[in-house]
Amino acid sequence: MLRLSKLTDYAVVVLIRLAELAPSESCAVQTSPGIATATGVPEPTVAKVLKALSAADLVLSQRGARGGYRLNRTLNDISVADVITAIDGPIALTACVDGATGSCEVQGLCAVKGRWDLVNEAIQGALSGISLAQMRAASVPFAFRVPDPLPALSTFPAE
Amino acid sequence: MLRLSKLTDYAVVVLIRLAELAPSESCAVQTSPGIATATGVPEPTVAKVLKALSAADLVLSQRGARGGYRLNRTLNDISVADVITAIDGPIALTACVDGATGSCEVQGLCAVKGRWDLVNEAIQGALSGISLAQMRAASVPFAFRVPDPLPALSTFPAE
DNA sequence: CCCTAACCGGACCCCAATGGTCCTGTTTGA
DNA sequence: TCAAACAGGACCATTGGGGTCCGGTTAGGG
Repeated sequence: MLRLSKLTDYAVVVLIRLAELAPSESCAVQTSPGIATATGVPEPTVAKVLKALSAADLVLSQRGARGGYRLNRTLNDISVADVITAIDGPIALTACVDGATGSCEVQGLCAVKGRWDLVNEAIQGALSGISLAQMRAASVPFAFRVPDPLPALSTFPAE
Repeated sequence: MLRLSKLTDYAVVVLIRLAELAPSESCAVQTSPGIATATGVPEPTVAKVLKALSAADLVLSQRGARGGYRLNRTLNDISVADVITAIDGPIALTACVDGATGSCEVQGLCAVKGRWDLVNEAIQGALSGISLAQMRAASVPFAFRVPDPLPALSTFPAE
């Protein structure tokens, strides 16, 4: 089904959430328990997602008491490809690419040798062209949109 | 990893193989055992793939003795999206789309409501734009192309 | 007329990867 | 000094895909 991991879905939710109320001041870090209660995603899962996002430098972490997470870039500068790469690893459709030491030994017969590269690039391109800001905008009509102005989001790394 | 099923990979191999030596006359059907030995893919798997492709009308089947499969369209008219849809079902990245009766119950909080649609469409577009003919062309230089005319395999009763 | 080759459409099992949880550090503000 | 929160693991359960097999049906050939 060409499905992508549910964790990635959560990551998008978390990132958007992170942008939703980080507007005021950049120091307004959010804790993973807080995000968990806000989004309904179980806390350990949120923590796991945030760790991965932090490792990919999509979010910044503040350790210790009063710690938390905050976005490292605006939603405009985060593409879907970035998120997928952060959570699921590099975008590669086939096992033929990496672990080629599998069944493709019979490369004289296996005719797909590297053919999926074309497809991989196409998908990479398609995914890189969509930002989280676009995803947020493309959501439910706007009848559901939180009434807050949310322009202040970009006023982020004010520091 | 956004990976697509290995079956789809096999399907591409099988389809290209089907095109390799069906050129002469359209009646030159190939049997799944024959394709299996030619491609190195286990026979039951080839059969399974061909069944799915047949159900999707990508190939035509001829039952009975001297039966087999042959392409229903040229490789130019078969997109990667067609193959993926035939094997893995409709292209939809998230479980949120179909089985929405899952964890997304809290749609007031779950902020991704239908946002992946944008991504799905982008991927659909990217995949629809690549034909199997392109994939075949994009293969290894041609220095690796099997030198044999590969007709020998088709030596099944030339009838 | 029967037999065999091949497709058809299931059911079936095994395994790996994912989703999800938890526990033990380590950091840091109050 | 303590508590809150991140870091980085290890750890299980489950799902779905990969792969196999079997009975049934069709149709050409002896």
